[in-house]
Amino acid sequence: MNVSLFNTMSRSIEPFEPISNSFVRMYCCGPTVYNFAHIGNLRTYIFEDILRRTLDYSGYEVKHVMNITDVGHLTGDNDDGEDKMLKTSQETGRDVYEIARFYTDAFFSDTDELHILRPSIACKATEHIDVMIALIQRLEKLGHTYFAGGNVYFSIDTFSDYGRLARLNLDELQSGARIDIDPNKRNPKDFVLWFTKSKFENQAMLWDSPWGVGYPGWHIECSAMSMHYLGESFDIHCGGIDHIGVHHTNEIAQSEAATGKTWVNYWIHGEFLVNDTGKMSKSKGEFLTLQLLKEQGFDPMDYRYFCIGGHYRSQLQFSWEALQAAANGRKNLFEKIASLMKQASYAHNLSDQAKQYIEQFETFLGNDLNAPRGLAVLWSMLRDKTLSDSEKLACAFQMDRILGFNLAEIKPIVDEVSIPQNILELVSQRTEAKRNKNYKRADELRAIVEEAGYQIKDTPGETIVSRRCNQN
RNA sequence: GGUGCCGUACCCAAGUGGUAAGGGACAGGUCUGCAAAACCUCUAUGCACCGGUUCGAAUCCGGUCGGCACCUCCA
Repeated sequence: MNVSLFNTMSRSIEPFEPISNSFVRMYCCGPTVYNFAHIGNLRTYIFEDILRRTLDYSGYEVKHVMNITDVGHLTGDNDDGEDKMLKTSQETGRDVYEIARFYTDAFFSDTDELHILRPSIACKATEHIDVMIALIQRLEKLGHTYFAGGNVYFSIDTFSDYGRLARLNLDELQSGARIDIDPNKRNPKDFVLWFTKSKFENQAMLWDSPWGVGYPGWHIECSAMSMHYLGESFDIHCGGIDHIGVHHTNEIAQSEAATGKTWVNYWIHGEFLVNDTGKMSKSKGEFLTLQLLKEQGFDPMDYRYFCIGGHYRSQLQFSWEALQAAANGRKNLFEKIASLMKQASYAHNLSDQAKQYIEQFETFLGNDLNAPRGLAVLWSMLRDKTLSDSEKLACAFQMDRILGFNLAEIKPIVDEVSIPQNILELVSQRTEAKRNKNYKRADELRAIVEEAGYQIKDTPGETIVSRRCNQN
């Protein structure tokens, strides 16, 4: 299977060719663990998971590295920003490391529930301060830095290619249009590599460095850790679309200034989840979490299905109505698979027709991860009358290696054991009434059962009771 | 102020020159004592609007209106 990906650097879809033949080195920007991930954040990790699985499926061995940003970052280069880790710490009275651990665990709990494969390496910023310092020293030796006002800055004017990823026009860019410019900077786009000044007393996260006690700047961790684990040049770097202009632009500058080599070959960015008020943002205060979706009766797979229904480079419009539509679709899919599992065995040899569906699926996914089309192929395949049930199952399981619903784990039989005894009693009374053709009584009993939240289905053989709700 | 993206049915959404994928919802049908489920069928002569290029445009070009994002930590 061939894979092509939209590379932000070239703004075009390029055939994917890793540096090493069958080995892919991929770095994904991870979470800042001062709060829960919201569903917009999670959308990006789902897209990255589809990418990861597509590469796995295509036969590549993928080394997937993700950072955990457990260092607090200021909201600006000036000293008037706020450190979010510290802020959360002060608000809750908990130790910053404890907070980081808590939200890291929460993050992986969410991603596990969404069937997002864990990275090969998840590296914490606080455990790689020495690697960051070494990189800053390297930049310093090469003359890319200056020291001013207590901070070490990267000088973008020493790096000729600055802004290529974002296609920044430095002459026309109005830095400081929305924020005051740090007076220590020689160029408004310069950024801090190492802070030694902080207005915060009780700054909990401080490390010794050649420039004094302090903490690293925002961008250095990704450069330092990615090169530490993946080498000075690697294949893929992904993240949210918001990172193009600043974070990734600065990462490229400091990485390539240090090594003199192309750092990353493919830049892949995921678009935002938006709702009627615009993008979801932690700083806006209120935001939706996976936990909240679950409390509303949704299954994590409903959200995965919802995300897969849209292309990763398009904004996705969230609404409860849209999520409910996805939940219905996902439930129908799972029930379809469950019924196939009940009747069919797993086919090992696929017919030509079945193979065609697989090929279509692979073509779509290989073409810049067109997962919505992949999902459409899955549905067409399931509704194709010329395929046997066992072939359908085999096809679905194969596609699921990328879609990641874990279809093989669906339980073929609805949870009859969890139906309370009194409900089962009512159902058997109704069956008895039906046998006596007392339909009035039977309908009354059904109404009672439905009132209690259960659903009755009469099949030719037996009467099936199941929970009546929008979750599986 | 600068830059980029988008506007497709009731909802979500795919589709970048060859005659509108898919899912959900709705409606009809088969089945059923009736339901439910399942299965089948149906839903945009039209893709924000106006003009242009072309044999042919949702797709390319120009303009208008509307929405979103980035330029501040944020996926």
